[in-house]
Amino acid sequence: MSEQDQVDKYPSMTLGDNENNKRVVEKASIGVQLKAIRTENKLTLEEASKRTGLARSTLSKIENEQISPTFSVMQKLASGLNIELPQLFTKPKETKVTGRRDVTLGGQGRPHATLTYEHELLATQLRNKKMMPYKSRVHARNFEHFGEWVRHEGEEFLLVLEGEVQLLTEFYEPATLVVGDSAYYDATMGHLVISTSKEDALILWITAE
Amino acid sequence: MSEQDQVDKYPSMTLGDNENNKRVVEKASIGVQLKAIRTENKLTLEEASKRTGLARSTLSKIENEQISPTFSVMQKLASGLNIELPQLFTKPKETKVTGRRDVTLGGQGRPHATLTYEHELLATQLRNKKMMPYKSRVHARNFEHFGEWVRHEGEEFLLVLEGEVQLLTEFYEPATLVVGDSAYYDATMGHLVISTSKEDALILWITAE
DNA sequence: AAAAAAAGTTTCCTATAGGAAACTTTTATT
DNA sequence: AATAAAAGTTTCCTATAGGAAACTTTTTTT
Repeated sequence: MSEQDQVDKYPSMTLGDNENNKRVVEKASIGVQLKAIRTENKLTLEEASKRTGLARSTLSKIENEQISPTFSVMQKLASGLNIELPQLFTKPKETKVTGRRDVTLGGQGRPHATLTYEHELLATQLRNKKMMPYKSRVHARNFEHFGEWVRHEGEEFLLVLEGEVQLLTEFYEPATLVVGDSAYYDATMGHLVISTSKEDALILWITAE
Repeated sequence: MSEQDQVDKYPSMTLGDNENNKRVVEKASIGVQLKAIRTENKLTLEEASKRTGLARSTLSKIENEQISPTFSVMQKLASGLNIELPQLFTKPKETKVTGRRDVTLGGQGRPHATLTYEHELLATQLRNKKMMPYKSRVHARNFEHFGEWVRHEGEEFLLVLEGEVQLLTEFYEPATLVVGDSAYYDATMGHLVISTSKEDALILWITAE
């Protein structure tokens, strides 16, 4: 990897002291969490020890932050106490804000068909591109093609620029996508995008074979 | 995406109709996950070592399941590689089966933050994609990397989602791009995007090799 | 094709996690 | 309040994680 690559994708680290870095790494309180879980379940160290197969002393030390448990110990804790592993270091009330989502579909497939959206091809000056980008305006509530799967070779990525759409696919549940949402799928799997808002939707589409 | 990949990557998709489905869902393991994350981000052990503050050898041993990392090490991995901790042991692809269909919902991506850019990888659940899509927040008027060209294999497409940027390239005149504008170029040519508005800019980027 | 450089693995050693048991503190019982 | 029992902590030792450097493998350059 060249220096330039460093700059683009993985520049030298700016650990923590970067105020623009929104992702704050929480101070590690696996001990506090563990103790909370254990006491909430009214378990003594001895009982917890039996369930997890870990020594009483080990549990005590973990709870008092005297040691940092190994992953294998964390797994024993989770399975023994019947909790999900992340609960050991995640505050229970904490809700994750995911304004924008990223939906990925996987699939298998076959042949092909077409649609009557308004397509605007991008980067038309370049020939033999690896990727084919275009914008599509999807007319509101036009279900003309409902039931006709679109299929073609290659993989496809889409991002919703305006409006709200439903991504229907051959093998998966329909997914509702709003502005900022994206999807990536094997285009040989039957797929179809319809607008579910009152306004037209605008989609960026990119295909690669 | 080869047929083989299909079988490997979407075992739950085959739903019994694929006799070639030899893979049984493997259990989550930190080593495999870590290696996937590192290689997906095109980092060497040395680079990952610098970011996490962990020894190259330690990373190697973790990836090869020779040791079970302590929680404190896991935290260093997460913060150094800018991922959420559970990503280290959660298989990216989470499927839920509803009837005969199978939906894959995406997670939060793997953002990389620096003074200048914040990257959010998209469609991280799928490995061996032809395209690598990600969103980047380009911080306003931060010229930290001015003068250092970015270069890498493949072709690149970008679309401005928010703000206004300048696309600087090695062989062409600088181009000012506003919301909705896009560009397509050979990424081996030196290139660089800087924000020219007072607000941050948001860019959708897609790379294909 | 050989040499050099880079990436990855293994070795060897030190630091620390984890278990058994001794010790201390808390709670229950009289 | 004294005593006993239970719960929790600390000690001490062994097993294993983590780091520095040697070594091997892979990739790049000449």
